Amino acid sequence: MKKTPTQERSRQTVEALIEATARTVAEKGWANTTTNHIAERAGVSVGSLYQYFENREQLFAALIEREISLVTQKLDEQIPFMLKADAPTAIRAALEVAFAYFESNEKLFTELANNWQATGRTDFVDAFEAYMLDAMRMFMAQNYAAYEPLDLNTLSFIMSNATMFVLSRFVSRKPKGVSKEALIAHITELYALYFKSRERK
Amino acid sequence: MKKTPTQERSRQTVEALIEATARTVAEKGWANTTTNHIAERAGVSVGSLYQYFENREQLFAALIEREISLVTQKLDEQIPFMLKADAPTAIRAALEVAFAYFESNEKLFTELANNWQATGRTDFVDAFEAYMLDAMRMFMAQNYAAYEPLDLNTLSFIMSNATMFVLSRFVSRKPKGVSKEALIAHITELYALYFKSRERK
DNA sequence: GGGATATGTGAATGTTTATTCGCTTTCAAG
DNA sequence: CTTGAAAGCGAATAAACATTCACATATCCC
Repeated sequence: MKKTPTQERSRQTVEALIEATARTVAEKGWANTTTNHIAERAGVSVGSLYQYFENREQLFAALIEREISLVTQKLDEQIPFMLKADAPTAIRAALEVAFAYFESNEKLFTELANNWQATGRTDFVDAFEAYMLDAMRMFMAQNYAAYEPLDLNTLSFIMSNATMFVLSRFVSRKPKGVSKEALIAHITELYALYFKSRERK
Repeated sequence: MKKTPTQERSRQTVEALIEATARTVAEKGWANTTTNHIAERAGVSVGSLYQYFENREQLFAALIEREISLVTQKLDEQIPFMLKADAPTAIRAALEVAFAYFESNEKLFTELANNWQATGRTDFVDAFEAYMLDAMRMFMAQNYAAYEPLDLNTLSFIMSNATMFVLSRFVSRKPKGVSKEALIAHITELYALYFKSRERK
C-alpha cells in the first residue's frame, strides 16, 4: 500500500474502496472494473484511491488478500474440531468450509479465481499452501503414533492445489453429472484412502 | 475464425501468426503481446491478422487450441499401452506425457495456464475434461470385470482438473521441497488407491 | 487474357482509462 | 487558535493499442 492510513477517516476510505471493488467485480468482472467507477461507488474521488494504492492492480490484490483472510479465519475456527477427529472427518470439515465460502458469493469468487493469476503474483496461493502445510503438520503431530512418516511437502502441495482448483472449477462451471455431495464424498475418500494406507498396523 | 483461409498462402499466414503468437507470449507474456508485434514477427501486416481473427483474443484462443491438440495427440499415442496396463501404470504413463509437454516449453505453458481463464472461454478445459472422461470410460470397459461401478463423471472431473492444475502450478512455481518424481509418485498412488479400493474381491 | 476472388498492406483513427497534480478541506496536537 | 500534516478532490493528461479501410497484389478459373 502506497501510504498507510493513520486516521480513522482514511481507514474507512480504504475499506470502502475494497468493498466497492468487491461489489463491482462481482457485477461486471475485473476486466470491466475501472478505477473511476470504484472511486465513485466508494463515494470518494479517484485521487483518494491513488493515495492508498499504487495502481489498479494493487486494489485487486488487496481484495484477494481480504478474501483469503476470510477463508482462513473460517478454517481456523474448525481446527480444534479437526484435530480431535479422524482423517476423513477432518477432511470433510475443511471441504465444507471451503464450499460454504465459495457459495457465499459465487460471482465474486469466480472472478477472483479467473484473474488472480494474471496479476503475476503468487504470494496469495503460496500463503494458502503454507497454511495447509501447517494444518497438516499439526494434524500429524497430534496423531503421530498412528501414521508412518509422510512426505507432507508433496502431499500438502497436491492436496491444497488440487482441492482449491477442483472446487473453484466446480463452482464456476456447474458441470453436468457432478453433484456437490458426490464431489465432497469423492475428494474426501480419495484423500482418506491415502492416509489409511499409511496407518501403522 | 473470421475468414477461413482457402489457398495455401493464407494457410501459411495463419500458421505463421499463431506461431509468432506462441513465441512472443513465451518471451514477453500475453499481457505484453501486441497485435502489431505479432504481425511483424510473423512477417505479415496487421491487416492480414484481422482477415483471419476477429480480435486479439481469438488469436490467443487459437494458440491454446493448438497446444491442447498437441497434448491430446501425445496422450492418444499412449492409449493402446494404457489399456493393456493396470491402473497405476496407466495413470503414471498419462502423468508423464503431461509433464513432458509442460516441460517442453515452460514459459509458454505458464502463460497459457495463467491467462486462459481471463478469456472467459471454458471450452478449452471442457474439451479436455471430456477427453479424460472418455479415456476413463474406455479403461473401465476394458476392465469392467475387475471393478465395481464407479461414478466416472465425478471421478474424471476431479482427476482431470486436479491433475491439470497441480502440474501447471508445479511447473510454473517450482515449489521447494517437492520433486517431480515425488509428485508423480504421489498422484499416481493417490488415484491408484482409489481404484484399488473399488476392485471386486 | 481477363475477370473475379482471395490475400495482403500499414498509416491513420478513435477510444478507453489509468494516473497525475495543484488545490481545498479536515484533523490533531500544542 | 494556529499550524503542519493528513486526507480528499476531480478535471485534465497522455499514452497505448486494437482495429479499420481504401487501396495493391496475387491466385484461380474460364
